[in-house]
Amino acid sequence: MYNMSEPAYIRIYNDIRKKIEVNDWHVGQKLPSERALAKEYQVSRMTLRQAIQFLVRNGLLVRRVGAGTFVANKKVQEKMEGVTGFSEIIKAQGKTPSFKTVSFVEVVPNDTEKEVLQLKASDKIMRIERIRFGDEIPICFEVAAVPLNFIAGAKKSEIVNSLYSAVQQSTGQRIGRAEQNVTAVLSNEKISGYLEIPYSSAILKLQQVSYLDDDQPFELVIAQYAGDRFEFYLERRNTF
Amino acid sequence: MYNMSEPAYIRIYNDIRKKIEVNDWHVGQKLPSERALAKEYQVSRMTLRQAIQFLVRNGLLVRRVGAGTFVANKKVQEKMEGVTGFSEIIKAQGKTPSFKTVSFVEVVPNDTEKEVLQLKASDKIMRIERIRFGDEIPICFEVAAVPLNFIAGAKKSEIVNSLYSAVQQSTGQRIGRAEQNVTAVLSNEKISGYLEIPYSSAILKLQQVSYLDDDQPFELVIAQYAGDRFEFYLERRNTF
DNA sequence: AAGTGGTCTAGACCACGGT
DNA sequence: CCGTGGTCTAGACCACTTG
Repeated sequence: MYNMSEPAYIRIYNDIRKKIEVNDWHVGQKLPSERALAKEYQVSRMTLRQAIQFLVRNGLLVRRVGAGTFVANKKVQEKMEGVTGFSEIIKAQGKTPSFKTVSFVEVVPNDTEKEVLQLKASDKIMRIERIRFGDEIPICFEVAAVPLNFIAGAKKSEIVNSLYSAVQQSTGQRIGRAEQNVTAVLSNEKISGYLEIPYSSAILKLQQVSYLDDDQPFELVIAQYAGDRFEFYLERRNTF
Repeated sequence: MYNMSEPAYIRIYNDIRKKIEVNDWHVGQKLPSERALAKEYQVSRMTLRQAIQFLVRNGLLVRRVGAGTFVANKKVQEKMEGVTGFSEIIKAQGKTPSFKTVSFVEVVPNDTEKEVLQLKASDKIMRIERIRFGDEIPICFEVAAVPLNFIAGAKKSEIVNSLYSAVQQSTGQRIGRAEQNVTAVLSNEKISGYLEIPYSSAILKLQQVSYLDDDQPFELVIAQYAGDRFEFYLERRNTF
């Protein structure tokens, strides 16, 4: 019999993840065998394997047939996020990420925001503009738009520091997926000013729409990166 | 007992994939239940589910608890490739993709190529330069480098039309993964000429390194896209 | 109420890796 | 050789959706 509220494999996934995070199991270390872990967690081997599968897919573990399961390099873990987040990339370069909030206002959405976030005429959004830095050097200017109903009851500090947590708390839903478009443009005066670069510099422009589990869009972010200070890293893997 | 040469779930995966591709099962159609399919394919339900899992993860199918499994929109399928390929994006815009090979020569690798492809001083590569078009409009200039040993015995036409097939045939290995870096730069004279755009236009620059299953890098591609004629589309999904 | 996908069990045989 | 992960079975109960 299994726990109704939370599947066993998620419980085990989180437990192992934590063990790796706190360096209880260090990089390269061999884990106990699947049969041993199954016994330890009091589940069948198939269930245990399901937890391991997710950890492998997320790059936390690597398996070698006949040899065993091992804790992966943390590098691999960071690669696996699809598009790595800003903080992770900056940290991976040995720099310190930070940001400055330029504005934080409740406004009526513009046309793009209205369309992408599927809003009615009467809906309002919170629009947040910020500059992101790596070691104090401006790297990116970004504008985020979030309909107010997704962040009802959240404090400004919560929204600014961890929008996703705030939305999850406010809606009781998990974040499902995000769509991203990337293109290149030239900087205008406003962006050049914020990023301290010449006019008509190369800008990497990223538009991201995030969705909850039930496919409601809850956030639109348009971010503009100084082309000579930033690059995205992605990894594609085979299906099998 | 299962087939040693190819796991049952891969066989089923490919079979269902084909059924969808040839519109045997059309978009939105409900599939037979897992129990019925398991019976049909003469496997246990757990094995059948493994095939379905992969199809769902790749965006070919969607599952709804209590309701059934359905053929997903093809849009979703294309989205899921991580970074969608050039041809797919162009086709999705209702345009016709084409390309022109600018050069196809056997040369000594430059420093970047030597490092990324892990080559010795004596190794040679095939370097292929091409321009890609959408409806006859130049969109991208790309330079691909492939060490000769990965395409031994392949004809030029095979290499140009389907490098991956040629490499798989020549090495007997599958393509494992690809790393990609994306950034923004300004166009130089050469690129501006090829893409028929002004000097110092915004360029989306993509560097991709592809690896075989055993982690040998076999291809380096540097592609430069006209920023106002192209954008990348990606999708991130939750782990669970 | 019936059917669906989600989870789980307690076994089993296989091919592969290291000793 | 023995232990490992990879695959597979034939059941089971659960929560959810739909008629």
